[in-house]
Amino acid sequence: MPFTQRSEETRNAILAAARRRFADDGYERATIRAIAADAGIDPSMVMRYYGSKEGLFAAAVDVVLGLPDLRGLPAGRRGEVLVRHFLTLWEGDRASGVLTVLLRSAVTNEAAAERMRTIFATQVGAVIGPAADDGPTRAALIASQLLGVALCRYVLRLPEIAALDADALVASVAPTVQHYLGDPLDSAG
Amino acid sequence: MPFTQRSEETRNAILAAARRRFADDGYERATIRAIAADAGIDPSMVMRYYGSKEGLFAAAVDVVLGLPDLRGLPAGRRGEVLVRHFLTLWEGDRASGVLTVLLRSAVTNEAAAERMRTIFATQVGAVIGPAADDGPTRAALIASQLLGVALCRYVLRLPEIAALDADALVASVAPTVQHYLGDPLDSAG
DNA sequence: GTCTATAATTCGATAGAC
DNA sequence: GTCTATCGAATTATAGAC
Repeated sequence: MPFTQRSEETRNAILAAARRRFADDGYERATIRAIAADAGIDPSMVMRYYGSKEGLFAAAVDVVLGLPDLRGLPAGRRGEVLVRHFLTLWEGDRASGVLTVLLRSAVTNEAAAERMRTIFATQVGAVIGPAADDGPTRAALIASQLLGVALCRYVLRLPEIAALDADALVASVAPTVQHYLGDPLDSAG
Repeated sequence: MPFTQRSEETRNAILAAARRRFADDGYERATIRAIAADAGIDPSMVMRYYGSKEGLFAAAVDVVLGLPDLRGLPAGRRGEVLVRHFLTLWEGDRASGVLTVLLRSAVTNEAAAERMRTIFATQVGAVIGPAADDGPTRAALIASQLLGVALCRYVLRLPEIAALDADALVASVAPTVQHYLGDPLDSAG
């Protein structure tokens, strides 16, 4: 173990505070001073542990989506499962705020954008399995709808999207994802 | 006319430079100094004309979407028309960059987010016409897909979405919008 | 109407005591 | 391992000459 227990606690406190600040204020506005104050330690400790603001950011957004493998599921339910899992990830994100950090900063920070591209290319591309030539395109269309929902619901807080309960949102968006997976759709809404 | 011709030109040069900088760098990173340099004038002129950085930003994102009225169209083609118009707006945005500014800064700036909410609530809500109780929800779902596309294509530059030509993108996304408008879908892709 | 000069902050990062 | 003190740079915004 390269760190003492005390320093490990401090590192975690810094990371938690950093995610909140980066999520609430964005990369530029979030200051090391404010993060350190939230964590109850000195600003210089942040530099000591993470070297720079960029290093701290990279550590804060180091996350894996953990999407479910859809290949074992009935073809007709994959859209619903994928959307529900995605929404559950975001609903549970309030504690850490990692996803919000990532999306929010990917918009103004090229390094974060690259990380976002990689995550969705590998994660979403993988869960839909080896497909035809247009597999990557289908995965990207799914990403566009899911990211659009996350953007409207958790970042822009568009009232009509933010007010929907998770079940209703899943019911509304799942057919679209199912459609991008290759299926025609039958029900409106 | 409250402004001389010379000052009018300067104001326009400032606005054009501001939109580029805000779009490229985001609100926080875009500096008045850089904007003034791009416009070929002194930084103090920006303050003189727009009072503050926030005032300049408000002027830069003062835009109307100008979406088409769908009510006169055949019901089955509304999705396609709406998506194509939306994409055309964004493709033509390179000159001014207003839309990119708005989306990019709405993610980290609450004032811009409020403006974005208002624009989509009034514009998108209006073009789909007076509908049933779930009209606003449908409009918001459409917004989530359209904004998701704009996010992936013009901001995150997700390769599979950014590489598609406009026609292919319209063909892929129009069925989803048509679906949110109330229609079932028949074709995959 | 345009510019120079600068005030007043604030930030990331460093040096070093304990 | 934690903190004090501070440097150097960059920013918004202001005051005033021309």
